[in-house]
Formats: sequence, C-alpha cells, structure tokens
Amino acid sequence: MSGQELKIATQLDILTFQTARVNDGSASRKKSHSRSSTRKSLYLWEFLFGLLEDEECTSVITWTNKREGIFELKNTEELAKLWGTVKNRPRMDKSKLIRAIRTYYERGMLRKVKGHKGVYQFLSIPYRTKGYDHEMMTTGTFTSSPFLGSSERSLVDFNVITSDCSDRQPYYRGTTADGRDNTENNRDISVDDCKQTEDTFDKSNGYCSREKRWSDYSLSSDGSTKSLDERQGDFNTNTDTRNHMPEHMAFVFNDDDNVCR
DNA sequence: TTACGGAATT
DNA sequence: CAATTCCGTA
Repeated sequence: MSGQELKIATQLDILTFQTARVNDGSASRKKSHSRSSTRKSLYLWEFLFGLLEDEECTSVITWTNKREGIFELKNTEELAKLWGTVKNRPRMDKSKLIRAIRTYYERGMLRKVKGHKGVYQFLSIPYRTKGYDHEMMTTGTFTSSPFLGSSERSLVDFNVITSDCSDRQPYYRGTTADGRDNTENNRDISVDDCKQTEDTFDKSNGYCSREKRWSDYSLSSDGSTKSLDERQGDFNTNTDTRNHMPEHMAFVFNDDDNVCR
C-alpha cells in the first residue's frame, strides 16, 4: 500500500545549515547543499538530533535537559523502526539501535546517564562536519578538531541545537533521589536541572525555517534516489510508524546500499 | 529487564 | 566506514 506517504525527507539540510553557520560565519564557499550530494547516509546522531528537535516526536525521543544535551528514549521500539526505515534496515530493532548508540561511547559523543532508563547525554558532536568532511576523512579520527572541545561550551553555544524547543517538562522532578550517580568525570548533571536551564534558550538565533525545510528533500546527486513511495512500500506492512511520524517531517532514505562503496 | 562491549560482518 | 548483528556477561 503504497500510498502511504510518510514523507521522507531529512534533517540533513537542517543540520547542514546549522553547522554551516557555525563554521563560517560568512565567507565560506560550500553552501549548505553542495555537500548533500556526496554524503552517503545519515548518521545516527543526526537522526537523533533531528527527532529531538521536533516537538511532535516527543513521544518517541525528547530532551530532558536540552542545555546539557540530555535526552530520553521514550519509545525505543518506534524509534528503532524509524531508524530502520531511514537506513533501510528492515531488521533494525530496539536492541540493535541501542548497541549502535553505545558505539558512540567510545568516540566520546555520548554517555549513559546512569540510573535513568533510556536516558543518554550528548557530550560532543561533530559540528563542523556533517560527516564526510575533509578533516574527518583525512584524520580518520574523531578526536581531532572537528569535535567540540570537551570543555565548557554547551552544545547550544554552537547553535547545533536550535533554541526554540520550548520546554520539556521536568521529567524526573521530585523523584530523583539518586540523580547523581552519573558522574564519574562529568559535572553532575542531574536530569532535573532542566527547569533552570530552560530560560537560557533564546529564541533569537534567527534560525527558524524548520517547517519549510521539512518538506521533501531529495538526496540524489545523480538521480539515483528511489522514489520515496517506492521505498516506503516495503515498510508499510505493519508500521504504526506513521502514526508517530509527523506530517511535516520528512526523512530521506539513504541509499546506503546503492551509493558508495 | 536494562545495559555493556567483544567480535565478526556489512 | 559507521553501524549492524549476534551473543555472553552483569
């Protein structure tokens, strides 16, 4: 049944746009889209960020403390289904998605917020590159400059996270007796700081056009992109995925298997 | 059950 | 490659 038009588009251009403004405040030739054509596929963290930025997806994944980059997986089954759809991995499931998330631990991008089921924290993300950028390609490492210096800057400072995510209700408020088990090295961010940090978001960073950009977006550089409907067909069987997929949102399926290699 | 990470594979 | 898949461990 094809008809279902789960729109598939991508946060890719949003991210591209955002990262672009971080890098080159102005004079940079590569415009947001020039890169899209060379990219292979969406990275998991980009996917997560995209959903995290969408207020309509809070039933699936949501910030619990955006300033600190802390988020919670609310419906991992659905999230996995979505991820599998985007990556064209029909067999993707909750456990595998979580395993993929764990691979980010070693790269220092994420950590688990202990004591809170399904809660993780972004520690850093590649802000200057959307993926296959020069530095990352040549260094082959994630430890060099393309990442945020571990230090003080919060993700928001880089505008990597847009600033208008309105609020997430203080999720663990009251009950977080333990809250501070996380820690090891990071400052202790108990999840319930959210409230406080909420007001620090300014809505004036000028970035908005989200709705527009969520409209379909085609990734092909050579017309190889399959029609979204076509792709979608394989998944429509049992997906209540669509129920969670906001209409204005769109992902672009990666042609992972087709491109590259 | 959730969470972790080695190892092989794509 | 950046996950994906499978699995033993805690």
